[in-house]
Amino acid sequence: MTTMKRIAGELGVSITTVSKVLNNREDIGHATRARVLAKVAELGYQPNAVARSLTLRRTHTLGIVIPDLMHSFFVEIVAGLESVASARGFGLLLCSSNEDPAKERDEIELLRQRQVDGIVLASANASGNSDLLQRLNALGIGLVMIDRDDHPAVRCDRVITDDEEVGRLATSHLIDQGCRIVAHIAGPPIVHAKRRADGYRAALKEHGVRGRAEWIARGGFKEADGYRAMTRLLSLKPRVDGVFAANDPAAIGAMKAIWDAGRRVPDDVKVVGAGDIAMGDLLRVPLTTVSWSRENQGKRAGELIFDRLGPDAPDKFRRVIIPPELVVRESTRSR
Amino acid sequence: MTTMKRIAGELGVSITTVSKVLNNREDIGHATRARVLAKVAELGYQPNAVARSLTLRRTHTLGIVIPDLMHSFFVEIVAGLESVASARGFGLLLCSSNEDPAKERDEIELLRQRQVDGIVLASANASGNSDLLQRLNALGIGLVMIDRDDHPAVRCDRVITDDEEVGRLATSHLIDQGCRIVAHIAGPPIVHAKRRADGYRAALKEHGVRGRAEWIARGGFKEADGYRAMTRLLSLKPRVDGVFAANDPAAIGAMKAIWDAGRRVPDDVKVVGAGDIAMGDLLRVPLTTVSWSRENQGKRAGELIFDRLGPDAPDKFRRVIIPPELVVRESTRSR
DNA sequence: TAGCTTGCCTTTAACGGTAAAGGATGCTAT
DNA sequence: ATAGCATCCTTTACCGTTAAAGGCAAGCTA
Repeated sequence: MTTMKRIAGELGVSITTVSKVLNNREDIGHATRARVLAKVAELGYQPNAVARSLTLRRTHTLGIVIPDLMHSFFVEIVAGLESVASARGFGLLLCSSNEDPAKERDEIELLRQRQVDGIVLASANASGNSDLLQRLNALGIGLVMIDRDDHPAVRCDRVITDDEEVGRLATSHLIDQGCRIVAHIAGPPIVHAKRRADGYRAALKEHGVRGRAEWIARGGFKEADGYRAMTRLLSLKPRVDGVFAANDPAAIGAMKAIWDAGRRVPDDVKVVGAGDIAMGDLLRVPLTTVSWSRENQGKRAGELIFDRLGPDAPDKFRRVIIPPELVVRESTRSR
Repeated sequence: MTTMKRIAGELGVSITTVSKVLNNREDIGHATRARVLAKVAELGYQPNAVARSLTLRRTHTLGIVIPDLMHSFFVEIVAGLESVASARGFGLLLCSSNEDPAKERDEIELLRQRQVDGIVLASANASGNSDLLQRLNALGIGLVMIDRDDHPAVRCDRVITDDEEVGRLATSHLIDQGCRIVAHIAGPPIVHAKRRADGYRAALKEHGVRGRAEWIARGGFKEADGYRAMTRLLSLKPRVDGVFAANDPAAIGAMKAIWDAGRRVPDDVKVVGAGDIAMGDLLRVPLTTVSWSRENQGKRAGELIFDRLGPDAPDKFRRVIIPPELVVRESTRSR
């Protein structure tokens, strides 16, 4: 291994001198500097980042904890974060919690022990770990939570999506396409899903379109949930001609239910999802959806952390809201 | 920050004593051990992994370099590696090279500077970086290459897929399903693709089925490549009734070409792909494909590294071959 | 010509931990 | 008594780097 010690030894200078050359300090003479640089090149010296981290108390590494690597959703966030981290010469420690709060805890501890400079938490987990998270602050470790608007006790930056706007965009679009009996397949009882339902109701109101309680079907985030909910909605009179499902898998389930009932998408019923799962446009009937850039979420999360690591760290914690946008496809085409 | 120094100070013992307790050494008295552990719990001490790495010369961290985070293929490898790494308390530094050899080089240097214990390279890049890779060995950094059978100069463990078997399985299946004019949409001129073509030819021979040069269409790995190649194949007489495309995107392109030509899958032409891209079964006609477990690839890669890090490291470098298997879906159903 | 600057390099200490060798104490065996 | 030994803890050194303070000679000032 080539260390600064070896370079210093071979040149007969002190280790500090070598260090100064490599850090571009001004108080090293022209000749010495050149000799050191030549030796550095000759031996192919590479600094030891571990030792560096120890003295500088900065590892130039970020950590990210996601619930599931198999879900493209989170991977895209990782990709966004990776790009900003890498651009700044930061490494990225990746942890997957497998939706398990206990493992999430372990992962956070691992990141903390490794002295990462910041942690991005893209967790879907219930709280429980807020004590841990709070301590990060005191340790000078930046924390950004993605899509978590709860944990109010944890003071940190956040990147969130505007779920109400998601519901509003989807519903308005259905109305614009001529739907008048617009139903909603609600998600599970979590904030995300509730806000989307709020947006649905708001849009109906704004457009002066009638809404009825029975047009909101309790569903879930899975395909089967969407199928069941839609099956119930299809039995209603007057006939539902537009559905906004709380997410894409549910919307896909809804479409299947519609077909199984012998009806057509979009001719008889128009369908909008949310979340834009990968390949959503390879479906039998490509699905209109409301989506937002997850890569951007990751990027913004990284930027928030870097702001906090820099010299002029903001004193307040910020909330970055990623605007959703409508992706129109076949499932809402009007004749 | 709570350090061993602080614990030692508050208890009036030496730092070494604390260290020994935490490392379960035998030469610490019962009473002292208890006092130390109590203080550790009281102050919520967590060891500083950076300092630990510096003395132990082990970071308990693996690095992985992949070409593209947006491709589920590589993400699954990452997931496999993450699971074994995490199970052993290892961290995982994730790097994406964006298919750029220069960036790949940078990423490898980053990992090396950070003193990772091992690197998994799931690269699609042309060589060029073999000098760098070779030096890793000397530094005691384990290296595993995934799906790279070239770089023969680089001595390291490898995890590879049996591409010839991929071609053989796909082609045999088409023949079993009754196809007699079996075409192949070849990939780009890289080893992978060539071996798959070899397997295609071998299977034809083994089954005594006729093959003709014009039934091998030069294509590529993208959907558009498959579309173009298939368009050409469709003009041949006698009519092609089965196609093995070098990978799934090309197969999807081929299916689109078939439909655009007014023909049906699988009734008129059966199609097999390779690689099993995520959501492959959500297609209009679910695609039969030959696939292998990428998660397993990642896992095996991790195991190879851990073997090498352990006390009884194998003296030879190993090649682990992941066997492919056929995933039968709609696109090759026979009446 | 003593004293001050300036330029250039070195010494020392520190980051937080581990390993190896070195005491001090009390007990056992002769 | 006393060497020998086990037990338990401390001292010292080191991992590879940076920061702060220190030293020294040459040149300049008064």
